[in-house]
Amino acid sequence: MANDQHGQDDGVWLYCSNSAIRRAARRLGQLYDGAMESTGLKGTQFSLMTQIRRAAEPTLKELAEAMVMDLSALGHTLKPLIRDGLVELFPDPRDRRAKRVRLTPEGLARQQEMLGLWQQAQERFDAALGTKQSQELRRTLAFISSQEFAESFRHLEARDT
Amino acid sequence: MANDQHGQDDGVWLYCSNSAIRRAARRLGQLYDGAMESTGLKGTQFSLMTQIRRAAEPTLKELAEAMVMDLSALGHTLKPLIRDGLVELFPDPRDRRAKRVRLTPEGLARQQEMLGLWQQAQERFDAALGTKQSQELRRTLAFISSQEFAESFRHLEARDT
DNA sequence: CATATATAGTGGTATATGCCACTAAATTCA
DNA sequence: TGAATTTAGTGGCATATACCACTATATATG
Repeated sequence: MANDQHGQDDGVWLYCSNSAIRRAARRLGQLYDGAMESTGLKGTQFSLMTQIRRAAEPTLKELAEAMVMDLSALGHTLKPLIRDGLVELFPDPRDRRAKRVRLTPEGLARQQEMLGLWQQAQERFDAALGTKQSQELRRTLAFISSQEFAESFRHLEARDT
Repeated sequence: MANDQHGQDDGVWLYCSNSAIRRAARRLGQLYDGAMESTGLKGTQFSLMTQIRRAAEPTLKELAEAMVMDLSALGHTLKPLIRDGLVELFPDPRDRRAKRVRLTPEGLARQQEMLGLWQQAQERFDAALGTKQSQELRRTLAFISSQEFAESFRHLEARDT
């Protein structure tokens, strides 16, 4: 309210989807991390472990794609989990370039333990935002995360000058 | 399609708002960073500089709150910009604990230079997602970023066991 | 088959972000 | 006023994330 004197920049503030999604992601990270605090793991680590479990021994490449994450970023992110014995890598027998990922028994136990906390956090999220809006949001975010969206965005590049 | 055998975890994958927003934020970061690549600065840095400009010499605390960012994280994030002479800190004359932030002349020039690239990126985003959905998304993200949302979420804590 | 090219991962470097412990300064309160 | 408390920032450490250069392996091609 006190800072409207720069109209040209308010446009960015209000309309920049990239800024907006980052702000919201920071907020949500704080809230979810708080909810999972007692487990000593972060929301991001829970997501990663959950996807590893879900994806049945994916290669690093496959996992990175599913997470919409750079392959090397994934490698770095996995290191603490490997160090702590929650996740392990093993070579793909058919392709010696590839490595596959799985939860260790302890990793699986921790993931299951976190599931309850996650569910509580998710219920609180839905309650705070409203179930309908929450569903709508996830649909939109899933589309933005898709390869299809990235291609649309990139193909618009040539004609927007 | 090939990975539905873990029904209990598909729930997390599909419904976890925290995972979903991070995936989308990573994707969007890639796309916006690509659009601003020629300036040598990232989308996050553009957002930060824009908010600094908009907020008329805020204290670090005020800026951190506006960015929904931890104060110390803000301090770290500002360092490259200060090092490169785009942003400067100066003491608040009334409160010697506080420091205020502003763009340097060069910082202002860079921010203005990036504005055009940002606008192109934002137009591509709106075109790829649809104007209506895009507006709706920003409204929702703004609410999630709000203090009010954080309080709602936290107040639900006591009763969700 | 031998070489050219494409693919999967790793390690380095840089930014992004958060928590904690600590310092300095302001404010409160006995 | 002087001690206790609160507030603003800093620095250290840890995770999150990206890009680049490099290695090893696989595939394609002449």
